[in-house]
Amino acid sequence: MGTDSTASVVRGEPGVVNGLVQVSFVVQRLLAEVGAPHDLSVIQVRLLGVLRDRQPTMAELAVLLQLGRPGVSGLVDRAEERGLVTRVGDDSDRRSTRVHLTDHGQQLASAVRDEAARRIDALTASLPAHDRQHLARITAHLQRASTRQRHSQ
Amino acid sequence: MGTDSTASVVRGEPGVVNGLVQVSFVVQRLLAEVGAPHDLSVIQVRLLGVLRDRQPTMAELAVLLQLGRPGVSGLVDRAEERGLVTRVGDDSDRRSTRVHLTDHGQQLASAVRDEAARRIDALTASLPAHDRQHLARITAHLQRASTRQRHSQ
DNA sequence: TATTGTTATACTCTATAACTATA
DNA sequence: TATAGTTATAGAGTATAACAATA
Repeated sequence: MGTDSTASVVRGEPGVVNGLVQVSFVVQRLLAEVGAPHDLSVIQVRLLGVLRDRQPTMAELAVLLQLGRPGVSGLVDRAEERGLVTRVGDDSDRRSTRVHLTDHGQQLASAVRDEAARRIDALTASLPAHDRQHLARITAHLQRASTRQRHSQ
Repeated sequence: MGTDSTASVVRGEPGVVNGLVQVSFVVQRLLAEVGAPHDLSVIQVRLLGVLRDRQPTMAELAVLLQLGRPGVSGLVDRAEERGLVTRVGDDSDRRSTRVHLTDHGQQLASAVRDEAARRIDALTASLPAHDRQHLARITAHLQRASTRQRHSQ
């Protein structure tokens, strides 16, 4: 098929492409399943994860979550209605609003993070320790490559 | 922090957990960026990918895409309105409808797939060939582990 | 003027329940 | 009765444009 002749010019290791795509769907589904019992979508799980060690402004959240600002407003609205986060005015710039986890939000964020870690560890449990270490190095490399591409385009 | 004491009991290699989660977001964003110029969401990209070598019924699509049947109806509706797919009645069971790519859909599916492959190859280009092969094997292993867990729970 | 955040609007995605047609 | 698919409904997520308040 015409596709393969094109692809063969471009591709290094075909298994890597399909592998990374399929694994990304596996991990996303896992995150959805971890969030679901708590009525959290993947993006809400991600919000809680980001807020565990930061109190960003709405604009910073938009960058961190790769979301438009209206999207962040709605996301934080719904989390605030559930008592997971609070909006705190920034004194140094009165246009800005910082988002904090509440105590309840902290607890939920930790529970979800621990459960996700358990599930992913279960996925990698049958890998030899050597492969897990290798995978940790490779994923770190891919993240750096992604950041580099984003900054250079 | 209390979280770490819990985690240390459970975890093998912490870098793997964060690495897989972050890389899944990188790949999903990449798929969104590849689809966007063609007005395709990630789930629509996935639909085209699934249909490249299959003509499944709506029910089979629901399983393949991990979506409810009403979700599949809407998804196929929108793809059909754009002329990417067609619904074909199944003669052997007249309740069933099979979904086919149109010629235009085939072309778009191939273009999107090639572009995604290029982008992912760019991400892995700076890995030694040895690491890419290793990654291909590990991702295949993770997919099998995921399928196994799904079937045994 | 530029930036922060919100509101308004519209569309896609996703889930549940109710319905029709076929088996 | 059970299954395949659709429609109805509702809510969440995401994008663009217009707006208010602050810088």
